[in-house]
Amino acid sequence: MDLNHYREEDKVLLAVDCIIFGFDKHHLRILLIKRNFEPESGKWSLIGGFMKREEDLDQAAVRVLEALTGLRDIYMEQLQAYSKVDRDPGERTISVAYYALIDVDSHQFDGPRLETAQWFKLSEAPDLIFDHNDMVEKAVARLRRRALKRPIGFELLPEKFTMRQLQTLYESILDKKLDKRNFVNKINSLDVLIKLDEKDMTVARKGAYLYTFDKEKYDRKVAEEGFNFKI
Amino acid sequence: MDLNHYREEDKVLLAVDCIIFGFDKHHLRILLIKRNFEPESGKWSLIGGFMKREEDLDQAAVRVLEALTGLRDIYMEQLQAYSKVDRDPGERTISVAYYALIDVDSHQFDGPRLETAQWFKLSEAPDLIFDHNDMVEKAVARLRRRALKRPIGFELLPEKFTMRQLQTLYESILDKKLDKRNFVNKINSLDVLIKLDEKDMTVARKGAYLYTFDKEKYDRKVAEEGFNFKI
DNA sequence: ACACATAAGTGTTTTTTGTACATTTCTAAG
DNA sequence: CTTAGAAATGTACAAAAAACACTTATGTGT
Repeated sequence: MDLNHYREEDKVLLAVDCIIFGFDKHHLRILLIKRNFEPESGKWSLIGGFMKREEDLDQAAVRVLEALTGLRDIYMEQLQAYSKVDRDPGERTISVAYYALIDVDSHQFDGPRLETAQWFKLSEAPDLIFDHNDMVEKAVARLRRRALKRPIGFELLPEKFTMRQLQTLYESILDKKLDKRNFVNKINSLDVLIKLDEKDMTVARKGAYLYTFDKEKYDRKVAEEGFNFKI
Repeated sequence: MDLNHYREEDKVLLAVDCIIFGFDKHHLRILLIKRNFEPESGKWSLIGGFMKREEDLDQAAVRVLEALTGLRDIYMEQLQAYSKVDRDPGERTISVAYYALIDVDSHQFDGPRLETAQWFKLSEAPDLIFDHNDMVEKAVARLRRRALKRPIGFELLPEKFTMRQLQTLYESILDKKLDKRNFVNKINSLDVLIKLDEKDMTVARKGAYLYTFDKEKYDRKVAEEGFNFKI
């Protein structure tokens, strides 16, 4: 913030682009949309839109996501701004990337452009327009760092889940195999899961116990500033 | 990026604000400037200015910093965008925060507004305008996280420095005392410093060995993805 | 009804990393 | 030549991470 007068001629368009990560019990996925307008019509892109004068960027991200997919009450977090002069061939546009984590199966699309939005496995995602590939790469790095600091899963898993699913989630995020016993020991030592009496009988003859997050305990621990989740 | 037409009415002013951290061999400091224009004239603020149409945000940050302080060739990194609707009472402005690390003693100010820029101890910094306090808080958190991941010091220390100075730097960043022997052991185990034959005789009768970073080794190690600098 | 296939569930040992801690060395100054 | 003051240095203990393999439960198929 400086310069003695606020000049009209240097105003620019501000957009938000959302990297929506999803987990479907097997794979980490990303939500993309096929553009049906120029420029770059027909190509895949992140979900995005322009910020309006009367809202801030966080609000714009929430609004845009709901408008295009029907997804609501999704927690989103800002990544960073992308501002290369020629990033959008249509007009000078600065875009601020947001990312979010959701459980694929418990969120239904019903946005107006539903037919064009699609979940891709992260490893099989198509090439994206503009600098969206960079945004995704950055978001993946952030997700990875974050997964090592806190037990994610609140957002990416359904209410009830098996230990195996949580491990698979971590394996997809970190893109490496983890040892089952060490993983379970680590998770249990964190003491933020509740083991239910219920079993998921679809995954094995024996069945697998279901767990939920103990949100209260979790919040208390985060507040007490003690979480290190190195796996 | 969406919507079928790029609308004129939703353009906004884009600013950059720079959190410049400095180290003067004793304290971690932050560079602030006294505003001499409205709004909020006379109050302290971060160094900032507007992005121009023909540059990107990174370039704007570099330009603004040099224009106001004469500081050049400073590596800066984007933090995030601040976009509250009423954050700047003058006009709707979105600001993107940048932060940088420099060695206070080896950088001279000679910008046109030199007289108004001033280094503050981080702990004694005055209240800042707008949302600049938030920006600083966020930048400190980032600096702290970063210090735990990589040996900073390249940027915050002079070419040659003593082990004690490096430790003091870490102590100011992390805001806690560290054990001298453990610190030295840790640093040495990283194997990225070169111990010179030279001593700094000003710090003790005995003198203290000077070190430099072995940038090549450092870069190689970072590339090989192996650094964890928990202290 | 019994054997089989399949994934779940579970502990211990070894290795690595972090932490706590005290004495000796060097040299300029008096 | 004594002294003051910061630099330099290593070891033992504790905690955390990593490596590692067998048993259990139950639905399915014969």
